[in-house]
Amino acid sequence: MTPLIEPALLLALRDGTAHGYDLADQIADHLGLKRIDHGNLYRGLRRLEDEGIVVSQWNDGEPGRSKRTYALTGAGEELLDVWAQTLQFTKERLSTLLDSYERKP
Amino acid sequence: MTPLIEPALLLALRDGTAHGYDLADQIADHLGLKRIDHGNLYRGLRRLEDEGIVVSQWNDGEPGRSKRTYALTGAGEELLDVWAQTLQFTKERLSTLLDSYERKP
DNA sequence: TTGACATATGTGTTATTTACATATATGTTA
DNA sequence: TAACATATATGTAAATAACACATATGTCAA
Repeated sequence: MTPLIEPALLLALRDGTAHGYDLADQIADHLGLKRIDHGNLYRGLRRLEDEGIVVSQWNDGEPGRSKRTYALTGAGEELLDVWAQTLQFTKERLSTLLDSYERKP
Repeated sequence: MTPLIEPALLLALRDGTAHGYDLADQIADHLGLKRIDHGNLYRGLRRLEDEGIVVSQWNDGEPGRSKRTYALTGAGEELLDVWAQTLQFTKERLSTLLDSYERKP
């Protein structure tokens, strides 16, 4: 159960650029997971780039395995705002469910 | 985004038996949705019955379209308890995300 | 200098879930 | 009688998530 990866990713990027592998760690930390699926993350990043939510740039010239550095676009920041509302609503629904659960009949 | 249907369903059944169509309304109310997909709900109920989480009984003899009345089993109540913990964890993760969102850099 | 492991980015494939459409039968009401 | 609500269900396509694998570089210890 983790459809929270997208907002966690947008949040991480709002606080600074990062590359995919970094994001995987940050997201896992933030969501309290051991690790998240790398394959799906990279595909997700490609999709977000197609949609104009993020932009990427290859770190050429630097030594080591070449990395793709991602950054949020304006549309990405707007999407994060929408996500925040969604998460807020969801949190309230969870509270309602948990309240019902607590007051047993 | 509604993987909350199962716990909402279990909660509804904890507070009394009901048939599928009823459950659809109760769950939608509880989750603040207009309506939930009936096809998937009935398939879900069948699956839960296979797993021993709920039991059903046809209301024969009574007039009108025949209904299947569902009730929670002991295993169902235990599953609800597990769900409550999961929802609590998820709520905390949402809070963490929302807190990060609020404290903008 | 080789072997193991971490970093880093990806593709392929399967399984699961969700969404949308359709079918059937009965009851109610304009 | 036509439209709409109740009630249960199947069929199928689309979207997600899970799991496995491939490739390339860097580091560090035996």
